Amino acid sequence: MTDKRVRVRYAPSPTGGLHLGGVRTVLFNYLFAKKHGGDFILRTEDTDQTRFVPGAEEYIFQCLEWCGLVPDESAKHGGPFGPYRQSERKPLYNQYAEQLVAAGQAYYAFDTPQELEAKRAAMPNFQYNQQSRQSMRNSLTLDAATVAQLISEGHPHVVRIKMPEQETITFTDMIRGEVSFDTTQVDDKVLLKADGMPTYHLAVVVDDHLMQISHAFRGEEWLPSAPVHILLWKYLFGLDQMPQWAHLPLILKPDGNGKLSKRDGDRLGFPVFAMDWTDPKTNTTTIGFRERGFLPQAFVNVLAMLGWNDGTDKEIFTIEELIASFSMERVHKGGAKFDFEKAKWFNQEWIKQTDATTLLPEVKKVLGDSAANADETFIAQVINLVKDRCVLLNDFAQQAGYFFSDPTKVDTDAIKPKWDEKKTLFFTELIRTYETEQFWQAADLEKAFKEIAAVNELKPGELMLPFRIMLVGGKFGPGVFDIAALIGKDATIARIKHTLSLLQ
RNA sequence: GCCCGGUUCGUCUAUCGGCUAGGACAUCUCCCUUUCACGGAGGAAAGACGGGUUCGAUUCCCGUACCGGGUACCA
Repeated sequence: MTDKRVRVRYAPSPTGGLHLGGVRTVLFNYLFAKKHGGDFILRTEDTDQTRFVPGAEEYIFQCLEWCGLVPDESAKHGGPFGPYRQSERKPLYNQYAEQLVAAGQAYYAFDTPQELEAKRAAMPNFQYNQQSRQSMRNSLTLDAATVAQLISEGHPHVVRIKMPEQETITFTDMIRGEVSFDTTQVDDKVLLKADGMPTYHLAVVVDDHLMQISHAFRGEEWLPSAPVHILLWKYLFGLDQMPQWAHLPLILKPDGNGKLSKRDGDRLGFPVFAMDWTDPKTNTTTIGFRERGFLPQAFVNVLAMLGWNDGTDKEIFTIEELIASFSMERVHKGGAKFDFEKAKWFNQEWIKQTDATTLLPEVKKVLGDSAANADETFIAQVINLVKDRCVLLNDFAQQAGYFFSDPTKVDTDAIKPKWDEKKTLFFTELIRTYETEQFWQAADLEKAFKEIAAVNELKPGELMLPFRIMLVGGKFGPGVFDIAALIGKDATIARIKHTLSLLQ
């Protein structure tokens, strides 16, 4: 077991947007695999054909690529253990189900979904278990001849696991330690559906075995069905072959309680999916972290710190650092409420510590047409000047936009109340002086500005805000003279003139 | 209902029996900044409850409460 090659898998069902909890599961898988020089596999769990959503699988691949968590093996990347889509593995599962039936560890059940539904309606707590199976239509209650006939006539049927009586199933979870279940409490889960597809329960065990998975990580919501999987391992491949389990804590909604859902994000105004997801049925788009302006490094960083830490105060981690210090032993047991404010802080830190040339392509996207043809060294200078005041990449639109085109709105209301003729004269004189400036350096511009103010007996402080408004349009941005220096003589003078005319 | 899991500041968390319970986000105050930020200094803020075990429990055990997850021919 210990000398087995580390192979882990993430097994999503492609039914919609990729939830941040899913990405965190991917992350922990990925970190664990890379830490131990193993393989990270993505297996598509598309056994429910009624929930097939076109494009959802490709979308998952794109999300992982954006996050930098690319699988070593998958339906897209190939690998020696394919196919990696369970729908394409359909013929594999039947033999295992038959094996279980032959061994008396599973049985055929002929009850239709409608019958079961009716049963549940009549008896809300109905469970198909070792008690109730005695009164249902299955190969345990029907005689062999009838069963053989029903099957040969093609009557739809499922295969259910036969939970043993009074057995305690115990296993060691890497996060929770020893966990036990009493088999009398767990029901006879369907293993093979009437359409011949396996349910998750059968598929996860068979595929984990066939793909030689060494460690199986999944969300805590799977803990209650673990005994079914343990039993299947015992029956089919032997407990000594079973991967080590780790059930990850859930990510909870920030207010109240419960699992974080897409709806919570909509309601509270933050993304839940990694990237924009457009539902092909309704054609509605749900915003993703990427489109909201997150750097993938920051997104991954946020997720890593939800339920894990390295034991120190360190919070900002690169993926390499995460790989180096990650360990399952330090993953929490309890769920964590998602805090979007803290998530934004991570992004801000990442923007601050990322250099301008790396940021450049993303910033260009945010700026759009206005910066499309701008010189890249110039854009980089702008980025360096303003990046400390950006929390999300989209903030560059406001913080950097005015370097590339004149402000669309000039907030003259902010300066009008204290405006007077003396100030008009000051700026007229400033224009004249600036027109003669040779070198156009921030320090020189400031010096000239203050000299003229002194001559006119005005306090520079009263003039800086108006000057800022003229250049950027509002009360924000880096030092005014830095801005003037960067946008150049022509734009500076033009913007002063323009605002002066607005104030007439 | 039953089964399983969880429980440290508002939030994420540190603590592997010795705690004046530490850090971060958010919040408040001040400084820096003649803008908005960034940055700096400081403040307020926590061990669900009850029993044990122990010289000593946030830490170990049991119970209670609360929260969550599961209870589908969905994953």
